[in-house]
Amino acid sequence: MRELGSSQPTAVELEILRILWELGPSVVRDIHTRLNEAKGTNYSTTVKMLSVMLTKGLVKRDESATPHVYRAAITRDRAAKKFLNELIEKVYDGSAMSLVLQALAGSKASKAEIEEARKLLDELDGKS
Amino acid sequence: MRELGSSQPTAVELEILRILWELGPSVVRDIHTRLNEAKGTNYSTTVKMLSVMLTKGLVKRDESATPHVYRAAITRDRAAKKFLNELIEKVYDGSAMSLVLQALAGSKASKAEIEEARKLLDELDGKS
DNA sequence: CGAATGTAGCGAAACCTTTCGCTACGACAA
DNA sequence: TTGTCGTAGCGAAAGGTTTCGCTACATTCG
Repeated sequence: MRELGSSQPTAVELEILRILWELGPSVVRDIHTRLNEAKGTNYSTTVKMLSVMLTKGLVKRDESATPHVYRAAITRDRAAKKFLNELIEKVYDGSAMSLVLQALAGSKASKAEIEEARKLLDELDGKS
Repeated sequence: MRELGSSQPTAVELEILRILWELGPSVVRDIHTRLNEAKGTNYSTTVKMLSVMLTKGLVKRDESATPHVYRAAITRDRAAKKFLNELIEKVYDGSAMSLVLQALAGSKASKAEIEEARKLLDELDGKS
């Protein structure tokens, strides 16, 4: 028995979560439209995936409405945070600050983000 | 057909990569000893996983030696970088500097790492 | 009211990952 | 040489994910 809410989203599951994060609470039809654009899969598949994800606790749904409305059970930020921590944990057993920053080095970052980052480093510095 | 070298390591595969990163080039017996400690699986399983990973290009092996010597086909740093970029790409479609730093905020970071991070930010700042 | 259309659900096929049993082979000791 | 032991490999079972066909039910339209 897998611990509730602890299951890692698989590839398609993550794709669906992304759609939900983008669109907000949605009906299957809308989710499917997006998924289909990307993968060309069947409506049934989308319904099934959502039902699987519901079982796993990755999404929630409002059955009072017809058609049912689905929403992600976890926010984008929380998910990213969780994935990242797992990544660091699994690949490095912990601290990997420099590597992560290296990875970010190639990415676009706004002045504001960089400023925010500096503040965060100052805080970290104080604590260590 | 999956593009060569592009396959994501699965759970067990990542576990094996970690062992290889830690031990360096190793014979199956040593890899198995570690894997077995963590999971209690059979020697055959370890051999098979390595052979699968060889096919996928995740590990390389020296067959001239007996027993064969396996090594990771990608460095820990490169792997982490790749995973992280994929993570950002998949969850955010791009820049997520602040979120990533938030996630790091809880982690242990040495003075040296923080210093390194500052330098990197300075570079980024210059470019933007 | 039907007929047509959209939605929900189930079970099973197809596919991938992980596991192992069995077999074969090479090295080494008796 | 023959038996024992460690290594390599194969095929198939077991388990998980992803796909879909088929069926049933609800809603809307004529």
